[in-house]
Amino acid sequence: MTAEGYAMKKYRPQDIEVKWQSFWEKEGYFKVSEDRFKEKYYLLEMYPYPSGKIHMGHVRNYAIGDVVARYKRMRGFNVLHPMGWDAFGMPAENAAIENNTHPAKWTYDNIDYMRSQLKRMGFSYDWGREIATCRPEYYKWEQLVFVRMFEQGLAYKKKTFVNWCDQCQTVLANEQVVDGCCWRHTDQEVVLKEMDSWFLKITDYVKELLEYCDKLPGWPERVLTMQKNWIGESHGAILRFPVVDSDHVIETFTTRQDTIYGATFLCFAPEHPLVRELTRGYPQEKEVDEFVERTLKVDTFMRTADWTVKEGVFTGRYCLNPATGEEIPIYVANFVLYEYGTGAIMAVPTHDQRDFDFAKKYGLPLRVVIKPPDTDLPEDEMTEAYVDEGVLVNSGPFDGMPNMEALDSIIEYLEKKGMGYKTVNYRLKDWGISRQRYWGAPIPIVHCPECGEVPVPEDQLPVVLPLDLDLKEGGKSPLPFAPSFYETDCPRCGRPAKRETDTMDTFVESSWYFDRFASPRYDEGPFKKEEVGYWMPVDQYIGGIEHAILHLLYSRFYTKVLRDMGYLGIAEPFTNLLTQGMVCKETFRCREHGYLYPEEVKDGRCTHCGKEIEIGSSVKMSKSTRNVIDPQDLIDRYGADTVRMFCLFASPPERDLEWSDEGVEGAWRFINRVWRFIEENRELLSRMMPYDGLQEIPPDLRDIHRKTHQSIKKVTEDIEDRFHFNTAISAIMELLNTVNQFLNTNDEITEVAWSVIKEATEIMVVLLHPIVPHVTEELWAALGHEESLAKVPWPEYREESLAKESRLIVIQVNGKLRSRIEVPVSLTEEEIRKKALADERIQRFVADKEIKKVIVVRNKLVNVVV
RNA sequence: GCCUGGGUGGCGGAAUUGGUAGACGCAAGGGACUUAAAAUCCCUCGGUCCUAGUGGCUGUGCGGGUUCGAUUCCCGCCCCAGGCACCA
Repeated sequence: MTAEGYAMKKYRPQDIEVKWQSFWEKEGYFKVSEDRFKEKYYLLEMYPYPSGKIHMGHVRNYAIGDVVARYKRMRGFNVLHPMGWDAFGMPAENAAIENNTHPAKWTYDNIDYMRSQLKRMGFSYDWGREIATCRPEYYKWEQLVFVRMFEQGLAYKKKTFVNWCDQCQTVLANEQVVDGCCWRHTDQEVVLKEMDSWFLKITDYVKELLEYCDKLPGWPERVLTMQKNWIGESHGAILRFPVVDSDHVIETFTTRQDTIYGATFLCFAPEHPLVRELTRGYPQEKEVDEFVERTLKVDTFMRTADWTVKEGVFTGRYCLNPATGEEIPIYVANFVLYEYGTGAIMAVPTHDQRDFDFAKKYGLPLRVVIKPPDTDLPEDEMTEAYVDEGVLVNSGPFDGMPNMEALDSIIEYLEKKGMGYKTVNYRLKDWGISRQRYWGAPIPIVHCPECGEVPVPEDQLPVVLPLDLDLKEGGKSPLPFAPSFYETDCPRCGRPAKRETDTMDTFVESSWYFDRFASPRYDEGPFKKEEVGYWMPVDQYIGGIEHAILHLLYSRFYTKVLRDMGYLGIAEPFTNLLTQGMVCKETFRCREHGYLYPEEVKDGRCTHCGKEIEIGSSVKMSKSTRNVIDPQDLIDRYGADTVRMFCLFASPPERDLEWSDEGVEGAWRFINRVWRFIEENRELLSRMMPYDGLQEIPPDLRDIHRKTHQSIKKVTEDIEDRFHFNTAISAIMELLNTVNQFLNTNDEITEVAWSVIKEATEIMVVLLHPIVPHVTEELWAALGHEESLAKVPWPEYREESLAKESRLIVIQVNGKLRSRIEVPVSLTEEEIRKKALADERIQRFVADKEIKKVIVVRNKLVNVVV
């Protein structure tokens, strides 16, 4: 019992959080629709894969997003803040095998549980727009878009060498291969396999994708750099090498056409179709076949790793160097990539290190064609290739020309002779979307023996993924074994035909889900034009840096395709992008039991064997290193507000977040401090009117008032300009400290003082609301308000309230801090200079020395140079 | 090897435009309250030296430079993290 005679309420998050969550939901606060009279703001966080339960990475990502969503609402924006599920994918199949359940059941159960967890966190989503990509109502439209793309030639099938994982029994995109192994099974070496696959022609859009990298000022520079490098534009030329005793001409791509006179041999990639043709009937045929077969067994990564020995074999054939007319030998080499350029290279051993290594190994001739500026370069003394600039030699009409200038001249010369042309090459490859998996969206194509590949007509979509099938042995897809699925009639000729049994890469679903959120229930097309036109593009997208390339590049591509089909009126999906860092924690390791979960460690010892544990460095939280914290435990113990506050306070979003048990405790304590402060003074505070800044008040109260308005300014700018919630929270902590200090140091608190404190208190609660929405709603009510805090507008600071009549000036001598003086802000520079020089402590330092210079920075500092 | 970030107390971090280095929080130490503990509150808290002060020196990975003044800009180097991998 306090002096006022009522029981002080203790902060019990479990009681208040669920209460406010159901209040918001009941009132429909976060439901939105198009409103021409309000400015829209589309805030999106990357939707999760429903893996079972939410993890700290989700919590951090969504806490950041929720602050922005709630803040923008308080600022009067019409905020679209949706949530959904990236619901197709392999883990569902793996779990199905392990737990003897169906991927669909596993997925939907997980969605239900994770939705309840997200709701328990108090995130302000418009749940009425929830989507799950595994529902036919969603993938129906994806199939429709695929059909359109097929009709326009943007989706096509081709035979390719693909990365094959024996464990997944599926194809992996090149990007999904990590260290030569499957990115999901890091101990499974990926093998090359020839297979029919569906591709989307992202290369048709390569120029625009690259160009627009410079038109996305709201994206982090590093993400754009990574995308540019991934696209990999390079300017060069195609050069033609006619084969001796043959009609064939080999095309090679090079960026170094200036070195053409030094090309002394040519290399094919092992996959190149001409290899077989040119060697047929030649003595080298068998040896070449063996080499190709052997090399292709090794996957691309291993084959081309820099520590792999460069190997090759002579084909027995020769071609003509288009510049010199000389006959040069043709080789097949392991380091040449079929996927890049034309799959064949001209080799200039004197000016390319790889070619040099290869030439040395097989005793091939060297010819220097670029002379270094100050020295001669005899071929027989070279120990490495000369890759720098110089002047051309041994280059016919181009002798004496600086090599960089010759780039254009040489290609013009060869072009006239019909031996080549200038071109731009890209590293980006078409997007392979075929998956030999069950749990994905079926590719809507029918294979007819008469008509070939026929798209499923629009009125027959969706091709529903049958749920009454079970995975085959080893996790293989049941679709190719299910006549009920694949047996059909050709939509064109009506004869018996077979459905495509491949399903789509889940990156396809995530390439347009943000559009679908704008009209999630529309059933006459992928989206309703007015709705998607109102909401798109996403104003702020927030997600992990790990998606910097694939997901974001595919989404950009897909947006441009949908634009060209007339569905969208925009060129880019995400105006602003925030990439947040990872959540990290130290690892615990027992000599006997390996990595341990935090709960398996007690007093620095393993709970299984009592051995002392080793504490490893802090790395990304993951199941494999077991350094994970379950957010659910924290919610149960501290409540959602504390978890949110910790995630936001511990570090700025773009940096990695260092996990700390004590840090959570600190967030909990701060919320309790705010709670206690208001509870203890509730009686007085609730009946007091907040100070409005107009009437004259004593200086110590003016300090509190000023601090209040400084806090508004600081918190607003930190959220608005840079998402630095950690410093925003610090500012609010300082405000509370200021008020507490005042109460602790003054015995008698006047009415006016209480009204100034009331203002500070209300501002504190309002500023904290986007960060810790539940406790602030409760406190807002405790302060006597009847309307929900979620409906209160964001406060504006008063410029006049920030004004100070005096200012602290620091005085330096030779750049070293020596004294501080408080001066009225009205003082001129000259007056400040005089005051500074007159300062007693400064006098001591400059006493017998000559003053050379005095620098005055108004309202900041004086530096006396002696 | 290349590209991109980063390196600040015992720890997470702050210093936003070249102007008081270490805000705010955590941990630690001391004290108050308590029968006791928890909770809470108060004080100290980069290093070092002394005459103990509104003290001196030193200090933002290392070495230089520019500047009256550098965590911030420039050059060279070291270390850490992430991405890429013979790209012709």
